Parts: sequence; structure tokens; C-alpha cells
Amino acid sequence: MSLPHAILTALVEKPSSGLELTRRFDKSIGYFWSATHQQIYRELGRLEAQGLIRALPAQQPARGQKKSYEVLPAGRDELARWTAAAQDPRPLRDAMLLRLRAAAVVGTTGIEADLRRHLELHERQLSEYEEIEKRDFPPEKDGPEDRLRHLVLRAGIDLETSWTRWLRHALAEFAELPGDDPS
Amino acid sequence: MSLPHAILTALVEKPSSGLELTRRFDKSIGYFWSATHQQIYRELGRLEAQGLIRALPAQQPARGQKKSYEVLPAGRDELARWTAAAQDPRPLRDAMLLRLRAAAVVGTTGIEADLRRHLELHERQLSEYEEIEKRDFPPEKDGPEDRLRHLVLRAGIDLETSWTRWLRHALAEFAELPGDDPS
DNA sequence: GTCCACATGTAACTGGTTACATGATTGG
DNA sequence: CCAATCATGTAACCAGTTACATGTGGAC
Repeated sequence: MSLPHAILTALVEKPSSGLELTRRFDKSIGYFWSATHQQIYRELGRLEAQGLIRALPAQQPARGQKKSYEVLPAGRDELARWTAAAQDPRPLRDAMLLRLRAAAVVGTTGIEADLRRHLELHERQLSEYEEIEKRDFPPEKDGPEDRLRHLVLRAGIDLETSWTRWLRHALAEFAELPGDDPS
Repeated sequence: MSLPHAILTALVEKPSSGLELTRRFDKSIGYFWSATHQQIYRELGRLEAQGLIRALPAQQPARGQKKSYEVLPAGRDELARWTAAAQDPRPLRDAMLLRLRAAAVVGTTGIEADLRRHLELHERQLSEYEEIEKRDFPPEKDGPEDRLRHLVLRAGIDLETSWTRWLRHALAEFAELPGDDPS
């Protein structure tokens, strides 16, 4: 139940149309809650029906016509309620770990190359985050909002750092492993 | 498309009934790919229909009667194929980060307590992993399978370590923040 | 005989994914 | 006028979640 709240957050930050939201979800908020344009349009419809957002006036609701939304007070309240409510963290779910576990019984053929590829992807993500940190959070910017947003970015940096370190460790481990082939 | 492969892995390790699998998914494999008993029964049915597993003979297929499954050669092949195939890592999706981002615009009321709670939960998970490491991976156990399984556990330990460190950092940050209340 | 734990399922719903459909606007 | 792009949507499907249903066997 988080997509509507992701959208509310984005719309409070700045009223937008569906496509603008989609673009914003490709970076920024999308770094920790991704969404496709189909999801976004569906959810915008629901949020409007619930009275949490409304289309900006002076825009005929025609297909192909841009339609921007803003958050209504009820939407802001709902977002504040949700933000304050306790929520359990979701358990980890990672296919690569599952594959390694499977490799322990069916052999490691092929998986090493993908470990290397994942390392590259995580390194790229990490350096992208570090670019953003340098650009958006210089020492002089430290209002409360900046600090919170910086904190979120730090989580991303820490996690990517953790993954890259682990992947390097995993590849080193593979280098020592006998080339097994139980098939 | 990973649940069937999680089940295949579990069944290759040891043939089991649905309920036994459910229990095993509460630990071990479940630490990085959780599943409920409903998911497991549904998937067992599909895997059997596809000819990847079969019910152990001498067990009438009655409701309320235990029914154990084993992996057939085709299932093992499919598991090996899947393990070797390249797969992209899933983008991060974390509600706590979203909530902090929302808190930047609707106020931080209430979220600090939940950060503390999350810290406790992650600390507990971390020490559980460390127990397992001490128990299941003493230095003398280092066959290839042990090494791979240990590697998987290390990923869990690294991630939980990363989260606990970040949560402590976040709480320290909150201690410095003015108690805002934009409502 | 009744209750409880074991064991296997069904049904309905929600959220996310993939593929496709449709209309408006603009540059050439 | 045509193609490309912007923009909003529909439909079908699949995976995961929640609630409930049904049957067996042993302890008391």
C-alpha cells in the first residue's frame, strides 16, 4: 500500500501530470519506489475518486490532453497519517542469493559471469548516487528537508556499497573454488 | 518467476511435503525468499503438472494426507538452466525511505519511534544470522557447498549490518533536527 | 466422542507487469 | 499530409496476500 503515498509525496513536492510523474519516478523517488506509467495512471484515478487529489481546473478531461493533479487537504492528511504509522520492514527477497543457494546443489556454471555483471551494475548505481550527493547536498545546504532527503540518499549509498563489497568478496571466493560441474 | 526455483532448490536438498517446505521457508531459504503455505501448495501443483517434480509413490492423494515430493531430472535441468541465466537485480523498494521522503514535506511526527523499532528488528535479525554463522560454518567446514551457502549468509549479515549502521545514523540525525510540525 | 494439531487445499483480492490502443500536437 | 512525440489510457495476466474450508489421526 505504498504506491499511492509515493504519488502523494511527489505531488505535494510539485503538482504534475501522469507523464511528468512517470519521468520523476525514473529518478529521485523511483530510486527507492519504482513505478510504470500504467501503475501511475491507475493510481491517479483511484486517488482522485477517493478525493485525495484533484485535476487542476481549466483542463478538459480528454484523451491525449495533459491533465495535472494537485493534492487536496485530505490527501495531505492521509500522507501524514501513513508516514507516522508503524510498518514492518519487508523481508529480504533476492534472486541472486537464491541462485547461489541453488548453485550449491546444481553447480556454479554460468553464475560467475552474472556476478561480475551485477558488480558492474551496482558500481554504476553507486557512482550515480555519489554524483547526486555531490551535486544536491553540498555542506551549506542543511535545512531540515535537505537533511532528510540526504539521509535517504545515504541509505542508497550504504546499500550499494554493501552490495559491491559483497560481490567482490563472492568473486574472490569463486576464484578459489574448484570448477565444479555436477551435471 | 523465482518461487518455483526456490521450491526446486529446497526439494533437491531434501524431498519434502508441502507443510515441511513451509516450515523450511520460515528459516533458511525463507531468509532471502519467503513464501506462505498457500503459495507453496499452488506452486507444487504447477510443478507437478509440468513434470518437474512428482509425489513420492505409496501415498494416496487424499486431503489431510501427507504428500511428499521429489525433483525429477527435468526439474533439476530447469533449475540449472535458471541458475545460469543472466538476471537483472531488482530495483530497491523500501517503504521506510519513502516515509522519510514524505516526512520532509508533511513533518516527522511519529516516524522516529518506528526508526528505533526498525533498528531493534534489524539488530535482532543480524544477531540471528551471526548465531547461524557460528553454528553452521565453523572454519573446518569448507567444502564448495558450504562456501556457497556461507557466502549467501554473509550477504544477509552485510545487509543487516548496513541497515543497523544507517538507522543509528538516522536517529542521531533526528536528535539534531528541530522538532518540526508543519501540520 | 471431542478437541487439537497436522495437513492440504480454495476463493477472493491486490499490486505489479506486459502488451496494446487511442488521441493531440508539432516539425518537416 | 505524414511521422514522431507527447500524453492518457485499457486489458490480460501473474505473483503475493488474506481469509476461509476440509479432512486425518492421536491424546484425553
